[in-house]
Amino acid sequence: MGTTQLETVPEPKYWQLKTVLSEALDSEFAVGEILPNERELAARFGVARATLRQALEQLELEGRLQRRRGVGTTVAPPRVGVAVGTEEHAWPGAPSDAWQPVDCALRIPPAAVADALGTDRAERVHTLRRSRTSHGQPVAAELLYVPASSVPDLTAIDAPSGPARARAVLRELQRLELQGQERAVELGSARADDAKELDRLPGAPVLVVTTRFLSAGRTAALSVATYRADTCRLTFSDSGAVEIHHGPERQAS
Amino acid sequence: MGTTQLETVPEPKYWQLKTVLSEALDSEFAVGEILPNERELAARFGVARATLRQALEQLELEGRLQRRRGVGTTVAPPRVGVAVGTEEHAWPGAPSDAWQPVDCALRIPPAAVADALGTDRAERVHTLRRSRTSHGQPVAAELLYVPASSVPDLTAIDAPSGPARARAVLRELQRLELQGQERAVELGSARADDAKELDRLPGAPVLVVTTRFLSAGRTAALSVATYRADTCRLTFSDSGAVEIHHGPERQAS
DNA sequence: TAGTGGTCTAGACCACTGT
DNA sequence: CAGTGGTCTAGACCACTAC
Repeated sequence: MGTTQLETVPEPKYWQLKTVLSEALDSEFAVGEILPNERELAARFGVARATLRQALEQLELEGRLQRRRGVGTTVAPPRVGVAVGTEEHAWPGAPSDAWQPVDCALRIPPAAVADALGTDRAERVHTLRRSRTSHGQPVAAELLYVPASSVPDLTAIDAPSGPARARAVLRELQRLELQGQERAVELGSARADDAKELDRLPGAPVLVVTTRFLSAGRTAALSVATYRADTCRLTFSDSGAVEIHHGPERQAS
Repeated sequence: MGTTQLETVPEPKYWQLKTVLSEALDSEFAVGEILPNERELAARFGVARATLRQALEQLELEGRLQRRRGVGTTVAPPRVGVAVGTEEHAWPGAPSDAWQPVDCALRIPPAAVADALGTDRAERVHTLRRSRTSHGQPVAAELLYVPASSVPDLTAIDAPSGPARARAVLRELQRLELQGQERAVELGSARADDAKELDRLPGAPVLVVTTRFLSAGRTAALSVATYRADTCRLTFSDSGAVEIHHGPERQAS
């Protein structure tokens, strides 16, 4: 108690700005509505544009705003609940899985992936690209790594690459018996290729869902799925009906 | 194919910087080691400090760096795997749960919480604060909302607030039979109180885990747990042994 | 008190979108 | 093409930590 310093240390301007804007979004704007441009907003609040942008960045991170270069800043709809339970991240290729094959090739995976698969770091593995959409919007991009040993009967008759090859690999994978899964979620930033598929800029915040599929005591496949962190809420329940949102929402007219 | 524009559009400087720094972290630095300060790094790479900071921010977001005001920038250890399966987010108060009660009071919850609980928005509910640590470091702060109807036999004998009260509420909660849980994960930014508990600045990126506990067809309790996104990887498997990391790691001497 | 990261400014130019 | 958000600069000062 010897310290006499003020308890009301001044909050950063961008933090106050964020609060003010957040309240304005709740009360004065409808979902989809376009905000004034950054230069005007900055002038209106009497701050530098960089400071305003710091506030907007936070609001975008929280899923309240959506910004697009050349277009403007719009009020984002509430986050979409995306189910990532055992149903939707099922044994890849199962009829119930939510993914659409895009491409497939034999590639040398990142060292960390090779280690998780238990393969040699110089060994090529089947690398599938798949995508997932929700309400017509892309929500996730996946890289699925399948070591050759998991699909021993894959014939050369099938196409060497492309979606057809992807389907062939998935079909073969189905012949293995799935023992269990290990899943992890962490924050990441979108690599250039994922960003493109998710319609975001490189470096955009994403939720990375890593799933290890176990069969016969081995890692039969490894999935690294990249979800848009701004628009997605990952749900782990059966119904996916956790209805949490952050304030009043209205539809743009 | 009509477009003749260069495929090698210049990447942003901060993106290249991030790549360079990332590789340097893998090969030339040990975990815990202190990097040169921002002004020197900026000068060394020939960029403005703001640009360098943009690269550092990304690396911190990815859990590669840790920055602390007044101290410096250090190389972060690999992310800690934190289990958030049904064991660790068990029926609150069960012997197996990973949380430490901190405080408890009767408060009017946020409107969204009241809606999820099915209580009136003006009705006060038991609001417990709990914290979770891993390897001696705080990893998560939780707010647990328990409507009075879930703990009808709570006696006035117990302390009206504080950790003792929290334990009393949890004890009563145990008398209900847990039917199931619904869990969701999304990205958020730390509120001031959470930030303090997590030893971060307000606005720091966090993974928000919302759990709805169901009993007798109702929401018996709602947990909003805030995990440090920079240091945590949330695991959903039994063993929690998904060993993914991003490069060679050495210990600082 | 010296040194660190955090905030803020007032500009400039670039890349992209729509018309 | 005009208008938007994205990047970048070269400063300044502030809040915090450790000595």
